[in-house]
Amino acid sequence: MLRGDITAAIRNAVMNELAEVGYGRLSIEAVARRAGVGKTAVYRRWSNKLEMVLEIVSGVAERSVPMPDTGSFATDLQLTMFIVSKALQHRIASQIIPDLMAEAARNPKIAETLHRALRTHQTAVGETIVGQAVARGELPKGTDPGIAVDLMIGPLYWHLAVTRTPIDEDYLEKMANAVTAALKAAPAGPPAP
Amino acid sequence: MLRGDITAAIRNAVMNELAEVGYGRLSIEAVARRAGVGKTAVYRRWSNKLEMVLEIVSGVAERSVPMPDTGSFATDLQLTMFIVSKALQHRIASQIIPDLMAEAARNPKIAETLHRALRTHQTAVGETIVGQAVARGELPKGTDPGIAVDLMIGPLYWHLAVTRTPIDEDYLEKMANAVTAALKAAPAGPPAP
DNA sequence: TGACGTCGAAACGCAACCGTTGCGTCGTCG
DNA sequence: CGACGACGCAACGGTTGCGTTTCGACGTCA
Repeated sequence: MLRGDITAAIRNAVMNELAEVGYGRLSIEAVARRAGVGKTAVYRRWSNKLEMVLEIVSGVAERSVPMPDTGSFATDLQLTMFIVSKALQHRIASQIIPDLMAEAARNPKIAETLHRALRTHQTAVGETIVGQAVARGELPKGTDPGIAVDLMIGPLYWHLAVTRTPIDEDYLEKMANAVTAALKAAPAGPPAP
Repeated sequence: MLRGDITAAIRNAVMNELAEVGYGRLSIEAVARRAGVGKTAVYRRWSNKLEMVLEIVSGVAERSVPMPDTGSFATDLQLTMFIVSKALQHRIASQIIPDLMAEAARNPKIAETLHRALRTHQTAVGETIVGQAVARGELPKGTDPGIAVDLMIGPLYWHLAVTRTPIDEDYLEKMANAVTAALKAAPAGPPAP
């Protein structure tokens, strides 16, 4: 039962509608309209706007992120930042992600789903890379993985999702170098002048 | 004409409503209800939801940010990060800012207003601090102000507005040290092993 | 061939909000 | 005192979306 092509059309419509109008203004009527489908077909699959969005979005988010292990922290880092920057510049993702982030601030279910996706698929990558680098002796032993992740992802997210200006290879390289330098100096006190 | 206390009540209601339900679901009826005011009073002041929100929000954002000049980049930086972190942990601001950021991605007027506020009141601070530090010789001459701002604000924004876990003094100090180290090493190529 | 279940379309009653209007009250200015 | 204007309140007609229901068409399996 439940034709697969129709389910796919709805999933697709939800993602696009989400990107265009955001979660707050997303309506099931509009989704059905966009998918070329009756409302009946939607309600037969999900009972809620919330349930529908969560299921579809986390389905997409589950598509795994490659875990780099090139043998060098610098290249691991640059590769990771490259992947994240690609994701954050994706036409649909770049609209949906900040929107759901904001929505998560007031809807616990969204927060939970989003943070799980984030943790398993982004933060974990960062923590692994840092762990490998520490094991290799490239980073000091006490390196704080939390700060490391913030340093790796924060500037990218800020630049791409907030100020929304595109970045080039040069930017990525400079930033990766800066982050590497930051982490190598991390556990020390105030840097010597 | 136009009683000031009522205008203030509406402004206040808009900020709170914005924090609770977000721009997308904000309704003028709810604002008036919350302010204890007739819809008439609202429409007499602004003609649009958009116009109203923009005027009120940019009014709030205009409250200027202090420009630190302590004579040392490290303290300037830490002070700035402290201020930004306070702002991003404010109950209302922490809800409204990400919401409007997301909304800006699809509404050019919001984007314009928000980016102007951002540029004049945050980015400018960062660029000034970096400029001073370069003039003092604390940072290398070619230091890229754009990257510097991303490094200073990005991790804070990511941590506070996205992952939404609180931070302490220790975190701030570690992060400030890391950022300083990053910027001192910035214009160089791949760091020596 | 017939039974079953999904499909699109359309309509249902209900609720919320839009932006506007008319009404009667109240405070202020002249 | 009288005119004026902002105020609240309530109602307007119109739109949009909710979640449900009914209908006939179609496809699939037995």
